[in-house]
Amino acid sequence: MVQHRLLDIAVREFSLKGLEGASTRDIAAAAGTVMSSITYHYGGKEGLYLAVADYIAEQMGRDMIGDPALDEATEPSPADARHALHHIFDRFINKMLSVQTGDWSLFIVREQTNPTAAFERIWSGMMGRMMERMVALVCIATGRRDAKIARIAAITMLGQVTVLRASRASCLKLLQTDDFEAEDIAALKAQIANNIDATLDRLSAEQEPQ
Amino acid sequence: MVQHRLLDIAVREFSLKGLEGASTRDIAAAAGTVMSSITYHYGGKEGLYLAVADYIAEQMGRDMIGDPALDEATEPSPADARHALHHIFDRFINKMLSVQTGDWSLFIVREQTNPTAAFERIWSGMMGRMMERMVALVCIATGRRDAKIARIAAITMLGQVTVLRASRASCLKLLQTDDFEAEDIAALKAQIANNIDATLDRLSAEQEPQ
DNA sequence: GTCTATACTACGATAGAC
DNA sequence: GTCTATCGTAGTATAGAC
Repeated sequence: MVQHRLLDIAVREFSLKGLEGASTRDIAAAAGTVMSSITYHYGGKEGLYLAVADYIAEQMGRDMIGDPALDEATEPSPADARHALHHIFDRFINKMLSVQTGDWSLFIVREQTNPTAAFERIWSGMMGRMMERMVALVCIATGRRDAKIARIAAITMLGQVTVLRASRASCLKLLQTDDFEAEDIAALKAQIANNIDATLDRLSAEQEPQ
Repeated sequence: MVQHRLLDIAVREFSLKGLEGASTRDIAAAAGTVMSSITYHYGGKEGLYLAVADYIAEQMGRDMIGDPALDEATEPSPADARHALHHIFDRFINKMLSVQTGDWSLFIVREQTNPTAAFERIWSGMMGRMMERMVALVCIATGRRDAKIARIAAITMLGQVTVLRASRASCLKLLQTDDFEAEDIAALKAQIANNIDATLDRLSAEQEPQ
């Protein structure tokens, strides 16, 4: 499939060089076709860029969706909600450490710091739903109704995971290694899980002001 | 100063579009000069890129260096080390939220996920020293000698701060606002400070295995 | 659907005027 | 130091052959 190959290459190119920096000729050549097929399939460079955004949103959701922990229909107990959060973050950490994620992480960060229409597509897909679900689970797990503090707590949880990608080189420097090793990953997961529990415990203990 | 104007523009352009995507003509024009002055002052596009890396390293260090908390000569008490960590992170959060940081955050993330020679320059500057100091302070604050767990803890602390930049749009979506507001910032700082304390407490309590 | 051919614009580097 | 002029290359878009 030409379109699939084009997308795979385009993800890497747009991620690394941005919309303006990437070359449609290079992308087409690397995909084994010619530039004009981009015009045909996507209407041009910008169309391909948006298609990449959708593609990334789908890729990101693929391993997250279908997870019962993310099923918004269920209303779990506080203990179940806590367990679901741990489950989500465990998957999330694996995702951040996977090599494929390296291809599109910069794409997302670019859209995070300088959003275009592509960010809305990504957020509207899996990302927004996943994050709102996280907030809901924090609320349930802590027995709090005020979502504001839950949202802030979710942000700090999120950061502990995304840093593994967004600050990958610094993390590796700190761990004095060239690639994340199994024992490092296990220690990181344990540390993050502990931090999540500590945050949930504190939010549960502090009585919600009325 | 032409060089200073060139650097200011180049930071934004290289950050957004990367080395290959940015246009020297555009940078020069925005700085009110012509492309050949980049050749004259920096030897070419690549020279300007590296100069930008140095410039960013300096900018990042400017508000961090000179901080007594970062003075590596001193050997503080555990309580002082904890206090110093809080001080560093408070400054760091302010930095991540400042508008100027938006100009070069993508530059750093790009180098984090796809390091070039520019990353070494940035790490060799303030960044590496700051992070190693953080690890040292965590060790002192927790009374632990094994730096590995301290390094992993430092990574999770770091993530809670950098997420405000690297996932800015998502954070704002979660907080349901268009820009970080004073009360959100206060709540974020409190949450992060609490998380840091909880991590330090846990590492202090768990006896170091011999 | 895929490719060739073509038109036009913009790129970085460099040489040389002032 | 700063600029103009120019070179060779590479960019996107489009029309049309097959």
